[in-house]
Amino acid sequence: MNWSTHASQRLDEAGHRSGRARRRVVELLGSADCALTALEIDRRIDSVGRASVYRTLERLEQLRLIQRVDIGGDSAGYERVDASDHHHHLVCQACGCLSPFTSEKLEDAIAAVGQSAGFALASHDVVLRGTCADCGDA
Amino acid sequence: MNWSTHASQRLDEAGHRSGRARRRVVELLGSADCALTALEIDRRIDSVGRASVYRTLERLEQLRLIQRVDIGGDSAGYERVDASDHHHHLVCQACGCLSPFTSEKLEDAIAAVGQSAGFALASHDVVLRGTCADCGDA
DNA sequence: ATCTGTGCAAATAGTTTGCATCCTC
DNA sequence: GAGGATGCAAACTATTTGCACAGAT
Repeated sequence: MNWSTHASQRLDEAGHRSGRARRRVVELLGSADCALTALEIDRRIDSVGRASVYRTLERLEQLRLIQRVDIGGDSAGYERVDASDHHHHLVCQACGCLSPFTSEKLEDAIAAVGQSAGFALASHDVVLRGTCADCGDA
Repeated sequence: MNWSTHASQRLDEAGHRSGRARRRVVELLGSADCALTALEIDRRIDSVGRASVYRTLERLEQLRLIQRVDIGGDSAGYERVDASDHHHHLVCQACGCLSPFTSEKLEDAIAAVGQSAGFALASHDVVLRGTCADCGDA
């Protein structure tokens, strides 16, 4: 089952109803390559109020169907969560592109930090900034 | 030499002048334990306009005397940079406290990711969220 | 029929800008 | 004395809230 269907189902289970705004936002996030900001989502969808976009994102985040990604700008990105697809982001400062990566070594290091600090870790964000391969060899 | 003096000196060298707002902001950042938001700084300083706080932070950041820390909320934190003190942050979701940590393993893992992705890394942020030792054993 | 979701518009919060004035150099 | 620094107020951007109404169950 794809993410959109899954998300819609979970929203139903949580007692939410399905209106136009919710359908369009879920559909868009389900087909997105990477994180989208609330405003990008709003721009790409006609006849849906901006407030509804934010409210839908809020519900999706509460159910952990999407997650916020802070890439350091003034607005936050949102992307769908696949339990089996934990990853972080590389941000190219030249072209603004976002690419996901995973690293077991990095996850291990993070777990070790939490343990030695006595923190019960719930989540973590890692954002690497630099120049991507395409922009680097100009 | 302490950070405040150093920062003030570098601002001078960069051709900036020293007014009340700049003095107070630099002084506060120099004595801060960890990151402060622009609004916290503004609140703690009387008779200094908010705009001047932002402008001072902007200049300090450009000279790499302070750095932005995105802890995931709606506003960003700023803290002084000591070249010899690279660290990241643990955020307690219960009490909101911020504690710094360092991990060589983590830095290594990050460097490895950048290399294998063909990214020339310029900077990176790591934020771990969870429950701190104090809040955990309630 | 009921009660949630939606859209609009207004309200907020954080940050930036315009401009007259102050003050450093 | 000149030009940058500052403070105030207004502008802006992202996000949230109030409210009437449409629409899902």
